Amino acid sequence: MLDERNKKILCAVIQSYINNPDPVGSRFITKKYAFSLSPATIRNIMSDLEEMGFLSQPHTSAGRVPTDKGYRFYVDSLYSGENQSDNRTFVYELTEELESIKNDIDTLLSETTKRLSNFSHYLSVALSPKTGIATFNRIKLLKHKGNHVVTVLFTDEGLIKNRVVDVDSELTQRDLNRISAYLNSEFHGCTLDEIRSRIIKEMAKEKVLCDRLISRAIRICREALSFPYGDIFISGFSEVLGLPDFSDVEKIKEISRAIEDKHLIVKLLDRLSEVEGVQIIIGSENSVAEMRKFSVVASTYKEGSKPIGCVGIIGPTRMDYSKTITMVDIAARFITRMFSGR
Amino acid sequence: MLDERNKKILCAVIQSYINNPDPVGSRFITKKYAFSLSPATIRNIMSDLEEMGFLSQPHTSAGRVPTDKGYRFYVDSLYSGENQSDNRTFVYELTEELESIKNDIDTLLSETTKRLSNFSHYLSVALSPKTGIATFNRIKLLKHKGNHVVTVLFTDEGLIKNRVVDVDSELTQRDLNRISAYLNSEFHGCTLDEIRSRIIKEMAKEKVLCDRLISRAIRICREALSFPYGDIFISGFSEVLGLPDFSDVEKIKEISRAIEDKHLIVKLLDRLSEVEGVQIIIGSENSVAEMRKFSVVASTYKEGSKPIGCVGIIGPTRMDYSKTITMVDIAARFITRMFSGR
DNA sequence: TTTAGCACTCTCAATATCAGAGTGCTAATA
DNA sequence: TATTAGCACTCTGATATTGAGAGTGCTAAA
Repeated sequence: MLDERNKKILCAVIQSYINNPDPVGSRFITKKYAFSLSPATIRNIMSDLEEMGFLSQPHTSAGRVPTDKGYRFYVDSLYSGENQSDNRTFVYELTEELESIKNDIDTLLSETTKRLSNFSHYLSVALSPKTGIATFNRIKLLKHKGNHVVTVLFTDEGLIKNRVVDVDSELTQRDLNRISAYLNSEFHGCTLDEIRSRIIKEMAKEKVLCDRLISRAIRICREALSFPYGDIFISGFSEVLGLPDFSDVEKIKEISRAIEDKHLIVKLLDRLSEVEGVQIIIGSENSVAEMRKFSVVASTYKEGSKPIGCVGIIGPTRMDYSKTITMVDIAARFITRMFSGR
Repeated sequence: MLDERNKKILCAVIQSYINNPDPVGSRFITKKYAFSLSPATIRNIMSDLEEMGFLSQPHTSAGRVPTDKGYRFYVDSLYSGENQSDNRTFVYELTEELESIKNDIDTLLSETTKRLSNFSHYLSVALSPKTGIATFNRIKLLKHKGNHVVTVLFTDEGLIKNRVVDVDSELTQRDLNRISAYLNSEFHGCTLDEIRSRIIKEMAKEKVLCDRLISRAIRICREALSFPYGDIFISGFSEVLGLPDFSDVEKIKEISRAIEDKHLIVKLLDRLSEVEGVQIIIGSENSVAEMRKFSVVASTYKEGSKPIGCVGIIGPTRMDYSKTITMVDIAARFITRMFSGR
């Protein structure tokens, strides 16, 4: 449907627009991209491309600007084309930066998003492993001041969460050990979701109400599991403020609104978490209405072969897709590696 | 130096400007605040106040706007004047919101900042207890997958930090118990700063290098202590975007720049942490250059009688000081209470 | 099929105009 | 002496006008 020449010109327009957010004129294309064609010919072609929905004009007699459909074509052609040399300097630099990150999952993800936004100059997000499907490994209860107990929850995936839980009366460490032993034997190998629903059932039972140990154990466990379903890490707001795409207040409010409700991002990334590999959502393709003016590049990270979370970049539709895709891919692979490494 | 009438008019101008960010004219004052004086008289007085540096004109023939000195006078007079009835509805509401917060310090502070920014519509910040002066209570080492150890550090103040630490070879829980027993006896009652410096000294010693247990213990402990000096919690960026004071991009970038470098805020709050009670820094009074266009209201929270951290609000100099001061005070007292309560 | 030429369109920046709001000053007033 | 009415003056901000510049679409020639 699009001959080779038209494709090249479309990509040239888009690339030029990505480099510099001014509507692209026919003369500029002939100069910059040395097709041996006159501006008039380019004009005809661009007019065709507009008719096909790949380009649009902000107004008659301005240059052309890519539509979401145009970006989609461009991104798809990135994959088919000779995947540009990824031995660009930033690949090494980013990899090196990431390698220096150690520590628990939360730190890992928050540091990774920081590096990603630093390198990309876009907003970077990461969703922590879905806690629902994480597998309970064991729980450790430690006595703390007075009636307070510190719970340390381990999952097979390496998720470590601690909470401070109030109990009705002062318990000895011995009591706590008995409680944790009970919980560990009871719930070993279950997913947290399973445990949550089992707790609800258990609490209704006669037996539980009578046995103080069990009822205490159940209550403590419920508290220990009462953390948000998936933490989200966001970084790089100040980066996007520097972009020409966010030079007016309305745009800034828009993106701020898009990330304000973290719930929305969680929902979006959650959906993306189900498919493996890098995914790209361009502008109006997004199912979340608030994000239809932006593009999302995201990829899942895995534990073994199971995708468990998601890392990505949010930026203007006019983003450097090629670079962004590479970065997100590197970050996702890195996180995956860290998971299997420990 | 300022007679009663002038004071009243100055406060009226400032209050009006706080309600509505338009330069205040003489006619408006007579109408709104029913002084039995004509606009002309008010004009004379306002002219005097300008000469004294309390007000300024954006340009000839605009109304007047308070200067930082004006705000300072206003704030000081808030204290001396009959402290307005704090049984305003938001006091109850905020208190109630806060009371619902449970859990460890980090959650406590992050939730408190969220509530504060929600209620104030300004940016809210909190500095976690200075880890340097926190007192080591005990450390717990838990075996994790492979060569990984989870460290759980308790301080007397209730700070709980966990880290994942790599060790050179696989250790049994028994080994770990011995190591933690060593550390607990060695460092009990020391501040973390003391421990850090002692570790550096120890590592150079002959004895340590030879004894595997000790050298391992020291290394693990060093890792366990390698968290940032003071975490900072910031909330409410989207709130300030809604304020008329941030209706142009430059202003937004300014405040974003002010909080971008968290280091600066830490430094500022750190300095504030030394004095007890609510402190107010208005615009140019700030020692941090980047924050001279904003005002800061902050208060310390204490453990026992010792200030250990800080919570505050950052907003435009044109902020509702009275309300803000009350809110910060409530939040600081709440956090203090939570500390002594456990 | 491509291209040169040209009339046309639209934006953006610069400039002019004007109502509105507020001031400062002067002279009258209580 | 302190206050006030009146008035000329100043500055902003919204609106309209203009013209250069960039880019287009169309037509006719190559």
